[in-house]
Amino acid sequence: MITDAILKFVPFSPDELNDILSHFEKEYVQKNQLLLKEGQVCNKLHFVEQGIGRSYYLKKEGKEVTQWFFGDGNFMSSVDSFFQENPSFYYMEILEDSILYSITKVKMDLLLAKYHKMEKFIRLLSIEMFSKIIHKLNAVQFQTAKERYDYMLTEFPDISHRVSLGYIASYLGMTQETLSRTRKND
Amino acid sequence: MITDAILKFVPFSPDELNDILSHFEKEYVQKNQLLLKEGQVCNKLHFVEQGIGRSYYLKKEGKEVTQWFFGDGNFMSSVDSFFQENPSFYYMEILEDSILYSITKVKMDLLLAKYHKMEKFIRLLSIEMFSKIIHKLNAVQFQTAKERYDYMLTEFPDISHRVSLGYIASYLGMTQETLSRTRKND
DNA sequence: TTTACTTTTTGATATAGGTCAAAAGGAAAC
DNA sequence: GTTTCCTTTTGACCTATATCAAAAAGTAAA
Repeated sequence: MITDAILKFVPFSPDELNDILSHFEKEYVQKNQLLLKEGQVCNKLHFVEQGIGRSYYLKKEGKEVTQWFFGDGNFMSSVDSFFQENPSFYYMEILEDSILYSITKVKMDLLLAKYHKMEKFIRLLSIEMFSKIIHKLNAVQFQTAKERYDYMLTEFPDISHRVSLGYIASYLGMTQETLSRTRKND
Repeated sequence: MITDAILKFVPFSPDELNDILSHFEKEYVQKNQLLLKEGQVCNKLHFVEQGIGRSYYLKKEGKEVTQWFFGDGNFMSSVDSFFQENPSFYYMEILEDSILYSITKVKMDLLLAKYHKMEKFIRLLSIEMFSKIIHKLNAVQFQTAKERYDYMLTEFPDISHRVSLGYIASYLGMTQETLSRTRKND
């Protein structure tokens, strides 16, 4: 599955692909485990082979705000922390027992330097994430609670029923109560 | 100035840099001119040597919503349209008489294929934009009108006084009236 | 310097969604 | 099958911001 996720962007040869995959490590991570805390520099990029993760941050009052969900078949990381080596603004958490393929920053840098095509792959991946974030921004900034929930259903069709209401509500920028009421009236 | 903006990310040699710059074209664009309409595929990436641009879209009711401002020293494009060759969701407009350096998609692809470091440059540029968008998202999603305006002042210190109130208000996801009142009470 | 046009401010009122509190429903633990 | 704990729903009330409308200020054109 990670193979498809990579080849979708760039046609690596079988040899190249094997080399790349050999830099990833398979990890079994349990529910509720933190991959990263706020303030740490994120030194791994993960691929969610199976499971769900999320990134979130804490508001001053201590409330958690979900920033993104990462379902099966997606790369998961605190992207700007990973690539720019800044302290992460986010926590990264696994929400279901999951299988990940993870690569360290050091190994990623080796691959980026070794393969021109690897740079291209990461460029295209970054641009795809960029698109998705913009899509969310437009949904969240100008739409009603109902429309925001509809956006959620299309962006994360599978995830919407696997994570708790509170996480989704904060992802969409509304309270749990509002989401509950919104859902009820269809 | 475009030189600095490129070297900031990747240390190209003088020869490489000259080659790259030779693919850009200097353009003088007048106030209120559109660089791109919604639905078109964006086939240019611009660098704002001097001036201001913005991207915006129309809501169903026809209201303009500013999506981003591009001030001096920044690259300007409907990024996902340019790189993924999708129809753009946005209009791109110049707000002041401006000087741009522009490169076509075809030429950009040549450079990306020719130089490994060019891929790296665009990757880093993409990630930087990604970071900025996330920053906006956090500001817009959970902050009060006052806090959003403060975010604007830090993200675009120079621009805040050069563009009309209505553009800024829609950028921040509030009405013009609210922004006017917010500004007044400091 | 008057006229016309655009942008910003001010005022009055309406509303979506927030807040606080408690009840109901589910899932796991004993 | 209770008990405990956590999540979701419901209810009553409140507030920030939207909306609608008009006045004021600013800018450009004649």
